Amino acid sequence: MSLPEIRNLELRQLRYFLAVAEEMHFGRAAARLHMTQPPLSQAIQALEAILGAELFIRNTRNISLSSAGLALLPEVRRLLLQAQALPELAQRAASGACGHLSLAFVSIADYSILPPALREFRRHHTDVHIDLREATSDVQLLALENSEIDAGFLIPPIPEKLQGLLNYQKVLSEPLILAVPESQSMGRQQLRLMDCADLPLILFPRKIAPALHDAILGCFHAAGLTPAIGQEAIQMQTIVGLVSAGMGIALVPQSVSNLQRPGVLYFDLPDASATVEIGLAWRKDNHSAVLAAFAHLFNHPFIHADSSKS
Amino acid sequence: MSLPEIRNLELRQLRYFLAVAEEMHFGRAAARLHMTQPPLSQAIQALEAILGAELFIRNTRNISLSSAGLALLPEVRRLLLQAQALPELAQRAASGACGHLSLAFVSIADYSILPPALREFRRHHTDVHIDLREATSDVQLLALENSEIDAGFLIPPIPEKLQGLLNYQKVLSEPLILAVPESQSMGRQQLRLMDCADLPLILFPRKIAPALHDAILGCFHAAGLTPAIGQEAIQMQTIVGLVSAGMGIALVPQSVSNLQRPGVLYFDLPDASATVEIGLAWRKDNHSAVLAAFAHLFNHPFIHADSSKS
DNA sequence: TAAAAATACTCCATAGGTATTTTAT
DNA sequence: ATAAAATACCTATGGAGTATTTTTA
Repeated sequence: MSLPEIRNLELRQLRYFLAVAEEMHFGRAAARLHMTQPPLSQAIQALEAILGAELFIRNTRNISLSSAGLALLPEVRRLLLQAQALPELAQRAASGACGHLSLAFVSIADYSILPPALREFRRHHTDVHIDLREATSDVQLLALENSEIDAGFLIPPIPEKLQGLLNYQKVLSEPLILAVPESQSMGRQQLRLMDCADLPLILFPRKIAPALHDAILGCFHAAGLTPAIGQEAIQMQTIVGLVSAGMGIALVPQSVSNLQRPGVLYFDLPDASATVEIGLAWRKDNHSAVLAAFAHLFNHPFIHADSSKS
Repeated sequence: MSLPEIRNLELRQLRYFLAVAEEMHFGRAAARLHMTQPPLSQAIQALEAILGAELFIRNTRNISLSSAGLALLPEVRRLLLQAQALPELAQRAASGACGHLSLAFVSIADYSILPPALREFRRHHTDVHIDLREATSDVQLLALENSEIDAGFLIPPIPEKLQGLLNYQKVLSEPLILAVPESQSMGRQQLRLMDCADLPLILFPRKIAPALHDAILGCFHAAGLTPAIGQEAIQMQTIVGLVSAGMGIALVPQSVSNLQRPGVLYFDLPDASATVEIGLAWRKDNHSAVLAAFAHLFNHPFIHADSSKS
């Protein structure tokens, strides 16, 4: 702890070395560095002591690079360039311009909010790697609890016990519309629930999406109807497919009507006001800038009816 | 030149960042760095100012990496490792343990000094890339003058006008021996010059190796003989080949007798004391550590008669 | 309220400046 | 004789220490 204390290498010394190596002259290098020659000489001497090798062959008239200096020059150049690149990298990462986002979504979102949201996000965050997976709301909540995903598009509600852990932002609320097999539509322009209450109702399983399940049944009860429960299915593709096959009717979010399928007709339900809500959920303790930027999209609506079309 | 002076990034700050990121605790990181916590906090703040981004999410209970910190961490690790490797690289380069050597040699050297010299050199300088080329002495001198090679094994003399530019170190002095076609040896155990002075003498061209040329003719003149000049040839292979073909006799360096060739017999010349010298020449202003290490070999002889065999 | 980071200040080590000497051409 | 680097010495910035305050879990 006394004298031959070996000091640490610093970038300042490497910058000085580079300047001298490029100018091949201590005086000119010092001028370029906005300093005087003596401290530059001392700094190079200190650097040589740290490295354990002479960097320059000096003879008061001119200097030249030693073998060590020659070998170090490209390394030092690389090092300084990399160091110089750090601020930009930091700023890009901080702004969410680069990084990683792990995102889950319910199948309904795939027909409405997901495509335009991703398109909009990619406009300003081209270097973000997005990891997408489809999952039901309950699976997403579990994944959020375990920090396996950054965020999820899901159907509320958020269970009481997770309210403290998660942020939730409503993204979209869609009316439910009626999907009927063409064979059952009887060529009508309008169709009300009671007109087809005798057909089986194709539903989401209650345990997967209780809110949606209850909302759908609520429509019928409000109209004084008790539908016959038919097939259950999880994915929109499957439900519409079953309707198309004449297996029954379904109440689906409006945006699903973008999925034109032969044999299926869609009807608005002017009397019923049931809607399905989709929102984005993420952990409060997830400070990812990419996530913040993504969630921020939904504070300021950016989606016009047109842009949600495929 | 007043206040918002933006300071430069330093490795010290990156070392601090790494320590805090690994300990996830300013106090423990400070202890690991053998310093106290407040200056560490300040240094990290300064680093964040330079980078233009927060590195840690602080809340007095615990800290976590921000997006920028997460993105920078691997970069900073790499940078510090590379910086740490510089001293060793410098020392290896300074000692000539790594680097590059461009070396020329006359064909005679290929039968004597070159193979054991390279073998010995490679024992301690495994990472040196050696660039070898065969060339006559005069071509080597030109190449040295133009700094096209680092060093050359050549036959002296060094021209007067290059004495100031080049260093020369004698490496080897070999007696000349007589090479005679088997058909002309008449089964003798000994053979003197006069016994075959009537056969044509195969010689190096004088302009290529004047010293060797003159030494060979000197042997004959000393014995009162005037040989008939036959074919001229530059390479040892060719000269011995011509002897083997019965085209004449030749005086060759002793080590060439390692090149056993059917139809050629070698005889010592006890009466003649002519020798050929080979030495290493290099520019005085070439400060390559690899070159210095190579030339240094020949200050302390390392070659035993045995090791020069093939 | 207690643990941890931030702030306020103080001090000294060292980066950088000025003056001069040394050295090789 | 001169150009250029090294050396000697001085100054002052800022890196690190001590004491204290702020913050939030």
